[in-house]
Amino acid sequence: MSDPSSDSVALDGRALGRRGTETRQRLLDATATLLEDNGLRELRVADIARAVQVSPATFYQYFRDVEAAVLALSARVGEETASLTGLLAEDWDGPDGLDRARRLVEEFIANWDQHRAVLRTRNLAAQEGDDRFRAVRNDALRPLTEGIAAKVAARTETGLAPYAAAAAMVSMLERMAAFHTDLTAYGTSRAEVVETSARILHHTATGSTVR
Amino acid sequence: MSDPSSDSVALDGRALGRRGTETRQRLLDATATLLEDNGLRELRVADIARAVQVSPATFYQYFRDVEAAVLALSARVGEETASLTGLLAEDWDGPDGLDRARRLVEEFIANWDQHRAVLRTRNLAAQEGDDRFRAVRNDALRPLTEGIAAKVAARTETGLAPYAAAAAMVSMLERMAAFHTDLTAYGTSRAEVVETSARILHHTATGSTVR
DNA sequence: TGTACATCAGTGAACGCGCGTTCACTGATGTAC
DNA sequence: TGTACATCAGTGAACGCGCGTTCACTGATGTAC
Repeated sequence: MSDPSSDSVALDGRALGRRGTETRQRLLDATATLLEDNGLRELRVADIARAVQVSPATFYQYFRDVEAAVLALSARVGEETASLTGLLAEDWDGPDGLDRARRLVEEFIANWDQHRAVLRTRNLAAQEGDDRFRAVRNDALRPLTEGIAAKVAARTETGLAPYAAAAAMVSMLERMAAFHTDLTAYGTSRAEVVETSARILHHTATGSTVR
Repeated sequence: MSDPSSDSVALDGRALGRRGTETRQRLLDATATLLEDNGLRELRVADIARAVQVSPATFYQYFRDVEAAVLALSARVGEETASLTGLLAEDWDGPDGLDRARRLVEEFIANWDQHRAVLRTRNLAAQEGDDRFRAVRNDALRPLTEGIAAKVAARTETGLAPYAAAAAMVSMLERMAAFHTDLTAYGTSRAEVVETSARILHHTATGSTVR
């Protein structure tokens, strides 16, 4: 019943007070910043502690190791992603459908832009087979995937497996979000990326084509 | 003019003979294997040398550091990926179009399955902004992207930017390839993943829908 | 075929460094009465 | 309002470890004649 990743208990069992919660938070923030600059490979407990001007020993009161801190960050960011789902509850078949798809794409990419380093690290760890990171990623993307899958399922005779199609769309979004800056180097504007992704997503979800 | 990543010259300028070429190869193979097992974070020069039963000093005759070895691996694998392009030279509008798209998807995923660790590491490094890895990734995916873009460009009045659409499709493929094992855990078979991706790709590239 | 020389190939051993981790401890905070 | 006690919070200092990296060196291979 006790959640080891809970925010309210230190690793040695103490309850966290105001001060402790703040310190934990500062450690997480520093972890995120260092992750942006250097990547997981160069992320050291010693560096994080230094950045917060705290003894390395303090770090170990809150996290077992660096990965645990990154995992906590991932969970926090994941909640934001999951909250994008609102736009999927609406109807996409009507005249505003494409517009709603566009807003979803827009927000999804913005979310990535804000948490680039954490999200890419989460995905790498998940790909490497770490089950905790896999779970956090799945939790974040599940609402999106299921929302899209529901729309695909409402189409008829498509030859598409709803869940696979939804996963394909989420895959596309994730990767476009991760690499869209690369595309601008090849003469493709960000607006085009959004518009094109939105159209592919909208068509796959509804079957309709907007000229 | 001298290519620092050339396969035929050691870092100290010596030309590589038969024996040296073999040793270099064994170091690369060991790097790939260790990458599978542990990921880049735990990949040490010392481990690689140990695996090949060679002094750490030997490693430094061929590679400046671990990343250089992974980069060389990435370049090797990238050539394989680029060679998938044959299927794009053919016509996709005819009755065999969907089948050709399917084969492309199939081979792309198979390629990933074979070189999972290297490809994911390459992509991470590229995302982290390492230009050498970015170049290697772009070189590998460019033929694919351009082939698809050409097909999209042949469509009319789609609202799709050809290059962006092609990038979206390649994005989808890469991510599906990276995570398809996750999907089977949710009741989606590999065949469905291939079929669905192929259909989305085929439709985006040609505009036609196959029932 | 043999020998000498050039250069390719690989290593032993050492150095320093900085990190991970722990422990017994001190200081800060909060609250019961 | 004040005091005593519980527990929250943070640290200094130390340890060992294993890695990265280098250098001067020995041994292996190949080839010119």
